[in-house]
Amino acid sequence: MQRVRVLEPEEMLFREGTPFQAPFIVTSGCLELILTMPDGRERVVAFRVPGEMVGLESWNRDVHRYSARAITQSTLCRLRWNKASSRRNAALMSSLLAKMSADAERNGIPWPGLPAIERVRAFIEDFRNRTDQPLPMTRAQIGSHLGMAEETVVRAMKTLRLRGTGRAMPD
Amino acid sequence: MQRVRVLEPEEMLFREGTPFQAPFIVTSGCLELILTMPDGRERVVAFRVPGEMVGLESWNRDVHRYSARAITQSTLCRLRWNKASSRRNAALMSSLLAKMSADAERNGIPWPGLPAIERVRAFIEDFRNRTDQPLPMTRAQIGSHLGMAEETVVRAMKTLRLRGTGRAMPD
DNA sequence: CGACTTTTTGAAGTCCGTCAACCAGTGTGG
DNA sequence: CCACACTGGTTGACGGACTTCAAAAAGTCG
Repeated sequence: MQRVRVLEPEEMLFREGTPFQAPFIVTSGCLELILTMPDGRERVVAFRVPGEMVGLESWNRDVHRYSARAITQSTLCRLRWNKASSRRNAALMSSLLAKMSADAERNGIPWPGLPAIERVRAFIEDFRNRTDQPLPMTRAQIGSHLGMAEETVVRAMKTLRLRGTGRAMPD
Repeated sequence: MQRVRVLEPEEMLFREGTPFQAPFIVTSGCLELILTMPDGRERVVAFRVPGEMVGLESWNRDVHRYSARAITQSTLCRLRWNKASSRRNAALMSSLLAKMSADAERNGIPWPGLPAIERVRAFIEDFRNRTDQPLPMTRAQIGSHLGMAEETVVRAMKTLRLRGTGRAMPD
């Protein structure tokens, strides 16, 4: 198993349900984490940009909870950590805990029940804080992630653009 | 600082922004975690029942991210863990990681975008799986947690009750 | 019994999802 | 080069789900 992976757009890193081995860290590009719902439809759980982990969500499971797919061409580095080795490395565990709770914190921001436009605004702001690449995902993917229709994302971004106080909007 | 705390209904365990010291474990009753939004309104982030942790969300922070308040009379046990001691205890960290990801997994279920009735059903089912006490929180609190109006919760529960295939509904 | 909170119901308006169409950009084959 | 297909973005129209507002009913506690 090579340490470094290069993925072309659309290419899968791993699929939901396959055995979990080790997490990856993104060094370039952007990936999406995808969950298949009971009814067969897919939801985008999260996006990952350089400096962030992929696969950590399944750390204490046998199999991956999500699928991971590249949106743009991406490079990743497979970490050597596994459950056995890390059980003796408290510093590592501490770092994992920090990463995971940061992730949980982020997902807590765009609350359901807030107006769509607020959720879109929060999403864009968050993404900008994490990376300076222009939004690489489609409106449909944003919609899937935020739990709203693609058209609603488009309309929200339009009014945000019109409201814009001079700062340029993404893409 | 006593190890065991008994809280009356409405009583606060700690407030958002106060220094984090150690997590608690609930041994009886039920608590709510509350986040104050930028606009001043409050949202119920989560409920905690016996066997679950309170405060763990702020593990790697200086101050509490949420407030915690008792809904019914509750007893809690303060854990002796702190960041310094645990950095040398990988087994503990591993367990914390597991707790935290289980929590993240639960919060991932009632996706925004699903119809209100489905979210209410999922919430009730989840709560039943965690404890056998009848729903101790008000409809308004459920609504705040799920991001919908109190009235919507009431109506959803009514239709669920009518649909009921014989099994009794909560409360 | 009142004062209070919580639950429930009704009515009206709004936000958003769905459907449908069109546009712009890109790639492909003749 | 152009017709064509295809993907992603955008816009409009419409209906339904949900929020909001208002008020009554039901439970709680002094």
